[in-house]
Amino acid sequence: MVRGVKQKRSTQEVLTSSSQRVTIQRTLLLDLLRQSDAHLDAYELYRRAQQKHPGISLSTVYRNLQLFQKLGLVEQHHFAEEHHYYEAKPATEHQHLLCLNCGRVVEFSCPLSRRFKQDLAKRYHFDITGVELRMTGLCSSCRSKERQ
Amino acid sequence: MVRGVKQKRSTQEVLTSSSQRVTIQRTLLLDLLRQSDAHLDAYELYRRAQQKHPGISLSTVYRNLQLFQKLGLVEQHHFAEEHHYYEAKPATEHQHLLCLNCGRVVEFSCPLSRRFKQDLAKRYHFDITGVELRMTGLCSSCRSKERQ
DNA sequence: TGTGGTGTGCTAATGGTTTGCATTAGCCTT
DNA sequence: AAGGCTAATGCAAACCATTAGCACACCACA
Repeated sequence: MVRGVKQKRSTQEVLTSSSQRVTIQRTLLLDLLRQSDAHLDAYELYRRAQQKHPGISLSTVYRNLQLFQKLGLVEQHHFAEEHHYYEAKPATEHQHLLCLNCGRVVEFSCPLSRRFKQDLAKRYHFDITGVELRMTGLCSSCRSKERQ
Repeated sequence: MVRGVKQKRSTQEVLTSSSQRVTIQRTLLLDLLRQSDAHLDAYELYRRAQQKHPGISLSTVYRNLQLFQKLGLVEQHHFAEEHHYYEAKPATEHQHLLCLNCGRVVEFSCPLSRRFKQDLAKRYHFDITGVELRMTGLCSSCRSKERQ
């Protein structure tokens, strides 16, 4: 399976079908987001994009992150205060467990969220499109450090 | 039940017991947060505080919101981008349902969160202290507006 | 009622994000 | 392939919520 090609095609498809122009910057940024298995903030994405396309501007990164969000291609998370982290929208819905000390993020699936959604949607007459479950605490290594 | 008096005493108790000085600003801010049934951002709290104590400064609001968080008296929420909302910590844990169009916030209880917590804590060796479940979508009135 | 040290108000700084504007480059038509 | 219409980009400046510095005020405790 040729991963890169498959992704690039899909990127173009999505952009084209949304009547968005396919620029090298957009393709690059979306590819970087998809290839990364970590959650990136705007600046880190900018740094990585610079390595392949030195002229790219931070504004372009921000503008396109916004666009990708609108198109439903990436999700924004609030792990740290005053900082947003972005992640290419994954096939399977998952949630985050965040260590408040070291910042480690664990992803876990939450199979009950669908039932929640249905119950809540009915009770409050909402059309629910997004679920964000964030749990915070201390990971085992930070906990043992604190004990010392 | 004399609500005001009961709250004021509790405010003083908490501040004193944490060896925090009881200033009129702190008392006022915490009372405003507790009396409000909505979620306030720093500026809205500042506006309300000014009506009772015109000299109060926005820095004081921010400083004390931080303090209240540390003491576990208020919780911070991320409803809108680039803006924090604060709420006096309620007795019963609850979660939020947010309309992306009009910003309406519905609170709901999530009785399953405890079981989640235990499962996850075990699986990932985390000590989980906070749970934030946020669902987003469109409320019924915004949905019917969109249809028109 | 004084005294020490924390809290406050004012102002300026910070820093992530957005905006304005001139230039560049996709996309569509010819 | 060439041209024209716009949207997208890069740069620099602006924004704006939040934080920090500092002099003065006032809370707690003797």
